[in-house]
Amino acid sequence: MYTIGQVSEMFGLPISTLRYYDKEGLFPNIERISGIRRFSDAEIEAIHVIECLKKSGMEIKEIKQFMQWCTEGSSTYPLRKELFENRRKSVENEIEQMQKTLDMLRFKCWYYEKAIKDGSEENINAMLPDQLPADIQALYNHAHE
Amino acid sequence: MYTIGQVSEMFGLPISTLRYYDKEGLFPNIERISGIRRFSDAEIEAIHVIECLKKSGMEIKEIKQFMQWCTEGSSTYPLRKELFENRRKSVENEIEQMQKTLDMLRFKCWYYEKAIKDGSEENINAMLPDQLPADIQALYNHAHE
DNA sequence: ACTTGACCTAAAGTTAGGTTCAGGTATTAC
DNA sequence: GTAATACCTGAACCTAACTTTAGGTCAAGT
Repeated sequence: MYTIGQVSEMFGLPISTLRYYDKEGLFPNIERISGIRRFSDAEIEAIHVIECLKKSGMEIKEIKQFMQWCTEGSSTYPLRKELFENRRKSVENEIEQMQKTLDMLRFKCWYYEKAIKDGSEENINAMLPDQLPADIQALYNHAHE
Repeated sequence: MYTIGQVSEMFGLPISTLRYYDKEGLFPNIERISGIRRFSDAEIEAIHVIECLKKSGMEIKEIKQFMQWCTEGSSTYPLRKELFENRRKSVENEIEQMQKTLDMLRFKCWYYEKAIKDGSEENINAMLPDQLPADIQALYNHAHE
């Protein structure tokens, strides 16, 4: 069992954020002793899940819905499973998008390295859009798809 | 040369967003004919870069700074190169974080699949935190690092 | 002439996800 | 007994990145 201050330390989250999450209904079963929140292992795991779902792009309201399902027993297992499967697909997709972004950044790193060597962008721009060295062309194409 | 409406179509960005970018200084050299914006190839490539830098987590103000450097000639090549190298590192890092998120999601997919089969979470919770099947344990550990 | 459609501006409004503030309680340390 | 700490609340505030609104220009078609 932990106080809000201890949990704040554990996760590096401000106390105000934890209280905000509670206010938004993300800890529906949290225990209180004379008004003071006691975070149990269930809430600790909930915070891991909250962080995960947030990074996956979910909004607080939707996360609240999930936490609600968790209090409703085994009948909501299929709903919860579906939620995680959708999130998984969404994150897999997002990682693919990030790879495109990364290829654009790698292309631009090459671009400016060469521009510095050449003293100008002229040579490079003469190679655009399809006369770049093969490996760089692949980055450029991927980024501009 | 394109009108704002054509560019909006090309990128799937609202016209209001393009005007907002212009107001924020993201197209420092855009041509206007009797008040109407003409987007040249330079602005088209700028939008590709803006999208990329936004996805990399940069703020509009910082992107404006970069666009400013682009108008200042070859003396700013090193600054621009450094910016892209920092962005590349940052995105590489972010992708690693996303892999952790993904492993949590994969773990939870397994969790609910098994909970549905078993009819309850009891069996699973008895395996936590370190008696899970090896492949699942790896996901769990990665996600809870 | 007049209506339609695509463009323009400045300024106000919106949203999510917090953060800060003002004022209060409860426990422990001296 | 009083002072420091750690907790509490509701309400106001904040920020980035847009979006909407209200009012206006201008060219082409009928």
